[in-house]
Amino acid sequence: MTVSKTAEKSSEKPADAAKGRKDAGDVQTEALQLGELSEQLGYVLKRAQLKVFENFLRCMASLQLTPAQFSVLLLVEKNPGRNQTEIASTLGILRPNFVAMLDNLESRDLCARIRSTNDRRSHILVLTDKGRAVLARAKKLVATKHEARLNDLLGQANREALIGMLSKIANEF
Amino acid sequence: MTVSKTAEKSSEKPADAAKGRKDAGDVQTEALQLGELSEQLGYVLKRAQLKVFENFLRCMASLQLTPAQFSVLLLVEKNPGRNQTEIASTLGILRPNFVAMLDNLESRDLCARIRSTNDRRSHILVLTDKGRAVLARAKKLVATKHEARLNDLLGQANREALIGMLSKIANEF
DNA sequence: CGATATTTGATATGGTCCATAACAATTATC
DNA sequence: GATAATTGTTATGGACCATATCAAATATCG
Repeated sequence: MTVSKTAEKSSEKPADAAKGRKDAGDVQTEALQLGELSEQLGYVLKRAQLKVFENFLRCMASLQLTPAQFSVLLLVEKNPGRNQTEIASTLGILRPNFVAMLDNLESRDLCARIRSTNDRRSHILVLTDKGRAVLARAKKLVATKHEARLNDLLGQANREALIGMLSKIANEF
Repeated sequence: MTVSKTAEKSSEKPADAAKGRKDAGDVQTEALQLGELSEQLGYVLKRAQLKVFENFLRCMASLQLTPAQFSVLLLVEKNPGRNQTEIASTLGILRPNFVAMLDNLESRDLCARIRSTNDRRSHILVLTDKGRAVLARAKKLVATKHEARLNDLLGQANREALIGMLSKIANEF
């Protein structure tokens, strides 16, 4: 699988490598054959994921939100009153790695940690007003730019089918 | 998005967090609501990708091949006579990062670098006999364990549709 | 009650992967 | 033949992931 992130920055999209070769008219200088690779689920899954994240970042450039940060804001909004451990583990983030992430969001005044009165060990997470506003704008950008793009490419029905299959894999594989 | 790799190692699968809470019979202690997150393409794509890679690694445990290594062997087999730059860029691997990867495969006698006689700067990549043998076994494992699992889950037709859509995203998004 | 174990957020640390700059050797270009 | 470009490589830094460990707070249980 393998696919890095800036392969296209190097001015040649993957699978159109082999540009600068001694073109003494020899036919051998052609694009490589992907072969069975293009049927490998993992390979195409990873490539698609990178493309989608890349597009997401472009759509969110004005708000400076990464996919991970967006998911945190979404989850905190949907689940008020939960603590760091609960939010992090639901997203598959390990608690130690969640600390810096929250530090970032909190420093930008998008969310806040509140000491719980019931259990003074835990920090309840909430969105700030600014956090709610930014999230609302983020959702609109995702809907109008990101998801719309996917609908153009696959069609509404296929898009839903795709998400359904991916969910099934994520949950049952 | 976000999803780390060993979230399940911590004995609670994502989306079933919130186990150890003060269960004084209060209903509030429930699994979190994913909400719109479960409809986010990037989120579900990333989760599915992690699961697939994880399963791939388990299937390949006996051969100690990562998805990336498998893709390199596949591509070298399909495209004999190509150099490092061509193989790496086709896979979206940056040349500097490909060096250590090849060092590994070469140290295990799975492939070899050969100085090109035409262009003494470049290293032609070839599979060794052992490399071909290992790759053949790897393909069988992938087919009988990895892909078979996916067919059981989605069905043959859906599996092909899924790969088609992911390819489209990877290439045209 | 009080000793012990557990949980929570946090720090420190190491690994892996990704990305950029720079270099020597070789080849292309003009 | 001087200059530019390419190839493989090294060095380096960043992002992300994972583990161990800690203090504070809480839970558990004798």
